[in-house]
Amino acid sequence: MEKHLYMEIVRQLEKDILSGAYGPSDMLPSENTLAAKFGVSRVTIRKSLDILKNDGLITSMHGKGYFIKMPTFNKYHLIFDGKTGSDYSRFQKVLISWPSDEIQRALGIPADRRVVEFHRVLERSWLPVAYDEKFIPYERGMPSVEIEINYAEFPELLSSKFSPFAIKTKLEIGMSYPPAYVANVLECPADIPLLTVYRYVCDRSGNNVGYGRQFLSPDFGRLEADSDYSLTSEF
Amino acid sequence: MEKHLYMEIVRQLEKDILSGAYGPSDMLPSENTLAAKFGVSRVTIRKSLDILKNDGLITSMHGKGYFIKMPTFNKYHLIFDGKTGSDYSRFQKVLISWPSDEIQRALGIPADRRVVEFHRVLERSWLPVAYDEKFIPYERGMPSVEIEINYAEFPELLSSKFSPFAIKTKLEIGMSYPPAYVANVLECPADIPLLTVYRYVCDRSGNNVGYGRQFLSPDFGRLEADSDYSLTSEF
DNA sequence: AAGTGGTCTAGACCACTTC
DNA sequence: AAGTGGTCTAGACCACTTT
Repeated sequence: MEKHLYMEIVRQLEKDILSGAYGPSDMLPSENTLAAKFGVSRVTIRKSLDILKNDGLITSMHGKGYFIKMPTFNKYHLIFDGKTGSDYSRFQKVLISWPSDEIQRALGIPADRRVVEFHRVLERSWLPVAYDEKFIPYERGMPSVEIEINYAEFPELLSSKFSPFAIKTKLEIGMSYPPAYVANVLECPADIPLLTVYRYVCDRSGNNVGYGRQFLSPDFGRLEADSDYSLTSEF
Repeated sequence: MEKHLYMEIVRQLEKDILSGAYGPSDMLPSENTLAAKFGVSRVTIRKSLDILKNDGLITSMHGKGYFIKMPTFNKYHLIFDGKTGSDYSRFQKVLISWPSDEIQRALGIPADRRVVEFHRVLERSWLPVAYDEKFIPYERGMPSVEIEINYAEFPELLSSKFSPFAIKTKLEIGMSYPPAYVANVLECPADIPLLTVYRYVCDRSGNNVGYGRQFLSPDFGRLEADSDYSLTSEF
């Protein structure tokens, strides 16, 4: 037995929908009908329907009614925080350098604008599983790298400069040949491509303010993503 | 100017939060305070706060108040429908076969349980970019493959058997060496690993009822995922 | 005109937290 | 005890869709 009326109703409707009692794209009873049926106010029914709507089980159309929504199965949730799959991360080096073509494109900067590079090695059980590189445009008056080393996470690196809410990130997943120094550290041959995760950090205007590359060794394993279609398990 | 009061309030609070007016993990004014300030009922304020909560900008704690929530940047949205990155898909072959070790594990079936394989090639501008394989346990009385060929999508393949709501899918992204027939079709060398997407389809009890593998050629490009942190653009 | 969802109000009561 | 969010009600009015 649920504690709250609206949750009781959510569970009941959910059950009906999942059992297939309503065919795909069928219409549900109206708010007033449901309110009468469950003996609650219309407000409570709306709260229940809102939850089902957020969960993606139904949609509503103004003036028409509520309809069963077919799940799509093409949206996935991926967790990736730059440390995923590792239990220890060790700084390799930090340097200020001239940007390669790739970095110039990724950050949208000219060739004569220097960048700060942060290199890190991720390990799992003392085994190197990934090599992580971050690049941000260098500016005079940047906090000393010695300080940053101790904290440095990607968006956090930037949040001294940008409000963390003003930042968006994008991932790209592909394969690429590791540079020699990466192959060395990961103990992989340099002529076999590695699973590679690219991260772009943008401000809200769309300017790229940070770029990251992470080479995953075969030992890393696979990235996992779950279908975004989930039932109301909580509250 | 927004049309509705609650949206007006969402925008205002959003602006305050994004501009950094409230420090991280600061407390917002109480519902009653906000209701008085905006001159609306408490119900309306709650609706606005609910939206911000769903957007991940704030959390609420019973008896305490509403608090600013720092964005995490480790959750991403990935769109993958099995056709992503291609504009044309062509059936290669359909067959009933004995499962390999990999397939047996993935589907949780014994070696003497046959499976149906669906092979497909995805093309973009007449260039093969991916090779897609799906495996589902074979059963007597299965709809004739000739029929299925025309529709076959992955979850759709199964929805004749399971209520579409009773299905969950999981993705894994890794790399693997393509079998010879895949390398052939994709015109790739067989001794260089390819970006590979694995898909598991499970029923709600956790039993695997379908398994898929998709080999992506270098021409495919990269998979893209966006940080899950988004502002209220709609409702 | 009648039925549907969408917005909004005013007020009651409860549960939790703080002082 | 006072303040906070959480649940719930009854009823008004509006906008959209169907007949």
